[in-house]
Amino acid sequence: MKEVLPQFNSAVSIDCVLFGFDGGELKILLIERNEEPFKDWWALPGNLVGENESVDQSASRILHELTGLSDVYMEQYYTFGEVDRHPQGRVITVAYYAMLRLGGDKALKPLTTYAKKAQWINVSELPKLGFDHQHIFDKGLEKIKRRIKHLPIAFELLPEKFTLTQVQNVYELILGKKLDKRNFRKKILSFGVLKELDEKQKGVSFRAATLYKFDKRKYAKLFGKEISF
Amino acid sequence: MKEVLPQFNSAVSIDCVLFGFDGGELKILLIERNEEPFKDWWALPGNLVGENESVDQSASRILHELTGLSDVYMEQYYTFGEVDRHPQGRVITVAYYAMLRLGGDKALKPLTTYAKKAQWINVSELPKLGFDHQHIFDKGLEKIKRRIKHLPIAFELLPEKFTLTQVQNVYELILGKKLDKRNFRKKILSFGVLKELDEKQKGVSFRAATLYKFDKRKYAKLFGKEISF
DNA sequence: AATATAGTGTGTATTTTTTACACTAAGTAA
DNA sequence: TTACTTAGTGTAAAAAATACACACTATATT
Repeated sequence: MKEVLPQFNSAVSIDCVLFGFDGGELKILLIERNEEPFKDWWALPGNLVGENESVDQSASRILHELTGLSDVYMEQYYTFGEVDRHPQGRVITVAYYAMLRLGGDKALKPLTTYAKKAQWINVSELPKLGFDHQHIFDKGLEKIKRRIKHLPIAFELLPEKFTLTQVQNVYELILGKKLDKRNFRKKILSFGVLKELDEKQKGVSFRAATLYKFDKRKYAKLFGKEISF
Repeated sequence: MKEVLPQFNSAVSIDCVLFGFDGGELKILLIERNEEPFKDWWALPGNLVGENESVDQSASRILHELTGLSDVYMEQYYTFGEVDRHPQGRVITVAYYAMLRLGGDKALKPLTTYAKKAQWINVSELPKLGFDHQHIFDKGLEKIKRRIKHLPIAFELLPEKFTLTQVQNVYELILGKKLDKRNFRKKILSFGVLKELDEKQKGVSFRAATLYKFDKRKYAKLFGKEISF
């Protein structure tokens, strides 16, 4: 590493708001801390930025360490730089969010070396969080609300094959309001990025819905034009 | 200041993209550096975050030092954290933008202690910039393009009293395209945040246009509903 | 005084998008 | 066979976006 400028020393960290969806509720990943400060409190997963990694790389590394996942759509959304946000010193934190499908093929394997445990917790039942993490979470939720209206990030939360009702559920959970079924379907299909499969839902005790796939190639072409919900 | 965490030291800086408008072209404030690295190069104004100031406070302080202005709508938009972005060490920079009316009442007085000079330069004629500042600028311009479609930040660039044509000019400059005069007026007036004054433009050698004012109180009420251009 | 000039200010018809709204079809379970 | 539960579908009305052209007015010029 190159010389550090002498004028100022501080730590930079990453905090991650990992949204997950298992078909039911919207959840986020929290850890229960095992060290002071905020020992035994719940907090967002995060860590210090390493000397030889960019903040983006650092975010990916931390996500990987916590979940075993790579190649996840992850996005920086704000940097929190209040002087007193960390009781042990000046720590400026760069916040990222990511969206993950839960309970799918590969189960998440959090390596909880810096925490007692890591757990997916319903967004509607958040415990009290350490540091300024409630604030960081709030901003993250705000961000994805705005984002989901314009970008198809909802599909990151869904399994590879999904029903239109599931897509609508995700939108309703994130936006926090009911949407009209017919209008929703009309609109989401009109973007032409969903591919209808020749396959139906299985294991349900009622009429099985048609499955769809998100077509990344078509979406890439459409990029530039913004989606709007 | 509290103890710095021992694990990691780095510097955090602020870089500002200050957009200015004087009725003609869209400009940004650049400094000509007087020190290595990038001595004699143009760069964005910026500085290190102080030990006892938040990043937001730091951004305001730097803006004030450079322009003499306070109470400017300034917004953090991205944090650039590539390992090699500063040749002298690890410096992570938090980027802010602000929008300023130029040539108005109080002239800008840049204190150029850390630069040979500071100068407003047309966005269409940018010189080569030091560090990764071209990249930071590009992202900033992208950001305000998206932002101006939903929030009335354009009025920050205009004098207190302005004509509708001036508003349209700002939109056209930032969005980089021509807009239809009748449709633009219809739309911008429909938000109900402009107040028509009993006053006309002066000193022009043609028909004088009606002056308008931006009504912050009405805008505050409207907040929540998003504007869209 | 007449004329040229340059920007101001205005309306309508068409298309597109958004919204509101309710029933039948299909499959499962008893 | 019936009851139950979710899937799946269309249309009309309202609102918003777009395309488009000319007369008005104040000044400057001759």
